[in-house]
Amino acid sequence: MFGVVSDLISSGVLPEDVRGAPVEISDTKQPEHGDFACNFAMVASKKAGMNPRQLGEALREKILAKGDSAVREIEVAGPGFLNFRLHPSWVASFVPNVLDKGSDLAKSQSGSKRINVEFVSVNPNGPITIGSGRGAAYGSTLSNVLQAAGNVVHREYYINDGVNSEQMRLFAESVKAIVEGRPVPDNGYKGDYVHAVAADIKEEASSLGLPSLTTDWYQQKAQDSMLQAQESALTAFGVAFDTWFSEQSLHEAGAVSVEIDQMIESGVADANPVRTKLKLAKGGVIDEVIVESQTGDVSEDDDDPNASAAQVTEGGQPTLWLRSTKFGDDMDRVLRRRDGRLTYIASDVAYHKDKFNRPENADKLITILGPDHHGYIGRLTAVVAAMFRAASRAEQGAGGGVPGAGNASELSEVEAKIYGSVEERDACLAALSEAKARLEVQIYQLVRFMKDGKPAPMRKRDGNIYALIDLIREIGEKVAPDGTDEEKTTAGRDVARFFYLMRSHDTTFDFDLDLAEKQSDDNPVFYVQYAHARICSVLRKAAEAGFEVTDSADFEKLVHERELTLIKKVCDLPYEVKRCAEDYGVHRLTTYAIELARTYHHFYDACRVIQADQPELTRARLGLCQATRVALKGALDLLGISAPERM
RNA sequence: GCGGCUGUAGCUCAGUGGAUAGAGCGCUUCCCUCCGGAGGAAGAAGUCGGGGGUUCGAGUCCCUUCAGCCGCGCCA
Repeated sequence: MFGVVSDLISSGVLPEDVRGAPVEISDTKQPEHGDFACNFAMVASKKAGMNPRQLGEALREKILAKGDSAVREIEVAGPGFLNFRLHPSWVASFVPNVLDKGSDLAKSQSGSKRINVEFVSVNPNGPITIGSGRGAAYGSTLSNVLQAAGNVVHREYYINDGVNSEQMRLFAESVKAIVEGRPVPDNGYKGDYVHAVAADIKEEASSLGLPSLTTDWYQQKAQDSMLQAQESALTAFGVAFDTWFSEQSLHEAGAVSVEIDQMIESGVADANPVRTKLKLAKGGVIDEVIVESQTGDVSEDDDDPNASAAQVTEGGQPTLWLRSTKFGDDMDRVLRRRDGRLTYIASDVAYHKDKFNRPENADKLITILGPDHHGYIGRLTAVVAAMFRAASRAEQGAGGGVPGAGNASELSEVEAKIYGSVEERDACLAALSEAKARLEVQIYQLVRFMKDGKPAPMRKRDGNIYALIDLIREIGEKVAPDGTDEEKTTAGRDVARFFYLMRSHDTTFDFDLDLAEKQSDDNPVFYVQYAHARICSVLRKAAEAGFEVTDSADFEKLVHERELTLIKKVCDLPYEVKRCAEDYGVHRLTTYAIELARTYHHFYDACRVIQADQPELTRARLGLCQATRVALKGALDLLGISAPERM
């Protein structure tokens, strides 16, 4: 196509202008539009100074004159589409290619980055919930897809085990109370799983002597126990991590205090008793800069007098602020509280530095967070930007900014309040743009679980949490009632993953438990898996009849419309994967799997595979069956769903 | 107030700026001498929330408006 356009330009039929017009070849929706369509004539008609159909005619003749073996026919249709019809033999020649590639079919070399994908990362004070299940399914599949697209992928789980965390403290105290036979504190953790954790460590506690054990000891033990439960639930769900990274290890290694010193030194953090807040108008435009004084009573307009009283009485040292408003955040954030304890943001700075600076040296970080964290994007980006800013300051010495940033524009009134100087502004904005380029935060949206047509509660009144492992077990029990425990887990995992991945991660959706628990054709998971099992059955049957699958059959025998449609669908897999890797929309793989299964069923219905009196046709169709199996299994593998040979 | 998500067939939802907007469920019919019927074929069903704009062309991109769900701590 490019060649043809280029020829026409050289020969003076088309003006030079046309060279810039994009050439797009797309799949057609309707068979009468041929196999592929090209819209070039319409896109370029203005520049060419010809009407689209005229231009299309010219292109058509030129292409046909080239005598490409793939093209059988071209017609100019509609407003100016070029509809290409391909030779069936050319289409059929892809079958042996697919057979050669085998399990590599889904792979491509479109990406070449080193990517760190962090996902799930829930606190070690509770089980993986069905809400986090979406992040687990999404993160693991996205990782698979990015890897298939040619990237080196590192899967990571961040353990929020900072000893200063209030939540972890409370969790430890709750467990301690249970072990000691006392009632748990009013605001403590009360679910069954807390008792399970207590039971898990009780023996060791008793042997060490209860009175000697501190809350610290309980925190460590309770957390270990919980982590183990989380890991086993994730394993059952088909999710594995390369690294389980401990927040506390950063504190112990002194990395956090190093970062804090560096931030103070470079001026992105300080203890001035003010807090900058930005009032934003539509579109993120800064409307007003508010600098609040933080001296004396922290009284703001707080409705809760106890809370502010507590803050005042605990006051020991001035609050340390991260001036995150310099990096696009809408308010400054606390790094170190009045009582001296560090916030999670402090460790996040050190954590992100670590991710970038490890030997494996990630080019890009992807962090997958739940819907309750979307306000965290700005904060996290600011944290990384501050980290870059502090690091560049440290390297270049004091005054190191970005020399020759080229932006000599003066400070606006708003900028003056935030940055104070042109140099500071430019350096901070440069750091921010680097942070945006290298950190990508993906938020998945809320899942609502529907049972009997009504929303199922995520958290029960007795303090129990609807855990992912329970979801897997419940579905497995319904869908594989006669299976072994392992079969039930696999079935539950397959169904749950498929359902989580059916919709874009970026959109809220209802998880239909009633449908998920149906062991019938209504359930899309089984529809897809059944297609795979059916192919395997045909292949078994063929083997019994003495047929072998080879890549040297006479594939030109494949001329039926449904055979050709199936071949094209099979060949789509690597392109689907590539697209998913580009826009992270991995839900398309479930749609693809359903469509591929359907296309196979169509073929199966119209084209009998095993026919003793037509051995050549049989061998060709067996090859196509095997190719379909390769694509189906390829898609299911990426989704983390099993491809059963029998059902 | 600010931000995120959503609005497409009776229901649940697909949909790469392309031609007559597609599936599944449900509804009305039909196909088992059969390699697995957990399958297939046909039909009815739509002002793509409303209004502007961008362009050869908009469900898709931009603006605006209406409706719904969710989130905005010195918790993580």
